[in-house]
Amino acid sequence: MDKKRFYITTPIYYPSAKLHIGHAYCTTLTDIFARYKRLRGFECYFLTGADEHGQKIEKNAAAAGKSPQQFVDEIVEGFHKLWKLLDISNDDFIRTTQDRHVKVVQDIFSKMLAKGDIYLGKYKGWYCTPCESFWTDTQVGPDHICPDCGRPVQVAEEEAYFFKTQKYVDSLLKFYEENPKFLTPESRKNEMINTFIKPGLDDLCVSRTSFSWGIPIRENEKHVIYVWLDALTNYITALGYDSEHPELFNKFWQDPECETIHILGADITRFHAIYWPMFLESLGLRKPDRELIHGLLMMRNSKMSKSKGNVVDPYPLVERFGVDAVRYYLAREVTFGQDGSFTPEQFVERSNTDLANALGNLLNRTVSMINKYFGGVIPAYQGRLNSVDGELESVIQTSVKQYENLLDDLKITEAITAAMDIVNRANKYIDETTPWVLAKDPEKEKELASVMNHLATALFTAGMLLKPVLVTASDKLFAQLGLNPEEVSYEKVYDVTFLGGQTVNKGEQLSPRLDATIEVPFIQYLMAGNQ
RNA sequence: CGCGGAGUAGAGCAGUGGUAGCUCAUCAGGCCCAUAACCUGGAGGUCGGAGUGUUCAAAUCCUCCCUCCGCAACCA
Repeated sequence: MDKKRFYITTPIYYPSAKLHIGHAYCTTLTDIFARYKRLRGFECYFLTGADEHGQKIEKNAAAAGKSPQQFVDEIVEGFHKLWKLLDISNDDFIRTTQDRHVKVVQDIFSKMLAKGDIYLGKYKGWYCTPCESFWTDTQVGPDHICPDCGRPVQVAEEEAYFFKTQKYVDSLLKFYEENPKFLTPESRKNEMINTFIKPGLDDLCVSRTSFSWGIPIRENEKHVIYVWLDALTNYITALGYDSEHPELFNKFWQDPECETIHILGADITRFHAIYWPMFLESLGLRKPDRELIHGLLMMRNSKMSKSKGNVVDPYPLVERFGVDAVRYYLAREVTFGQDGSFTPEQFVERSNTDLANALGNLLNRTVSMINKYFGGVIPAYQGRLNSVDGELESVIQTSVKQYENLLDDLKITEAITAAMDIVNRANKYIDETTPWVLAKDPEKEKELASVMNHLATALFTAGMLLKPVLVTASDKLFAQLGLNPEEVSYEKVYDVTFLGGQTVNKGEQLSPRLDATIEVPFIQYLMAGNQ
């Protein structure tokens, strides 16, 4: 929290097919961090995008009878739609086919080549002649069969450029040591060292000649730049590195006052944790401050696959249940850093328990009582009339503090729990104070007023803490409390006395209860591949 | 010995040294402001197994074993 600016990214996703809920998970988490930082007054830049080159795109496009560009244009259109639907607040969207990226990547390649960090060598692999594809040892399996067509493969070689990893291994290890927070969870660092670095890191293949849908190498037009040198560099090309307009790059990458964070899934850890710092060092650039590695979402305890009927398309899910329910589920249900699973039952349960029963119902009953007992006007703060008032206030204050500490440390699941503690305590507070009893005794009016004021404050605070997650419900909550969502400031969470005087507006239910007997089968139907 | 993760109440999960927790389900009670919601309490776990391992103290650290899962150079 000591830096002023904040740069946060998702990986750029591969548009060979539609996005699934795993992509939505990653992007939603990133969006929540970005929104939180903005709420806290940081100048924040949030980047996502698409990694559009490669053989798979080339082949899928051909199979669809389209040009690769046409093919990715259509799929990327779907990315934009999904992010809009999920209310993702990215500041930019980079596509690796854009000029601003292509040119700079070519420059980067030239620089590394000139510096001697890239050299021309031979790539050896298993080659399937009919498919015109190279495969790795593990892809072909013990029987040496093409994973695509099932025919036998042959050992083959092609000319390729390689990045000299050995040159940077020592300084990478030193970097890990000097920056213990670079990789989260920390276990990932050990994994990188033990699995990849210790056994001896091979040089990284950074070009291919076996397909052409990629960024051509200026020095040798037969070659296109291969995956990671093309993909990882998006994080800086999007900011205008090496361009005529490097302002954003200077501000959000090179400036030590800016904290730079990559969010990524466990499956691409090594590229981000090993090669990316090496590339940056080769270019003489700063390395990112942190990389947050989240777990992968499994579907019913096995990896997503359509044949198993367990893929979830987030789009219809959001359309039916709303952006808040989906965002909340993703951020709350899966412990950050662990693999998680999506099940329809859990989704419905989480939405009902937390959003409908706890938060939505608390708002509903509070607003109803303020209407009934005080003509719709929230009574002014009355002080702490008794120990129960004091207890609620102290839960609010400690929850705010916990929430901030947790989110500053990017612990999202626990931070949400801290916010919900306020809601749960407030529900209990109603039972303890029994406002409907107080209302019958005119002498208890002040106590009743205090109860209503405290409840409104609890709701406001919880709503503010949850605002990065519940992007629409939080504003609805503020509006029901008679506040203008445009005008409420985060700083008010520290003040338990400021509410009072405004007129509540009882609106629609914040979050309706879902009927599991209807919604669970509905989600299952979606997961079976139906729309 | 490829690497890693997981095994905690009927189900799903938190919990990295200090009296076993949460959600759902279940049982009993309360309340009636509210979205059949809310509040209280009960029952239900020898925390995968083993160890005459470490420690004043272990779900948590150590050793071995069993089971499941993921990754293994373009699935976040």
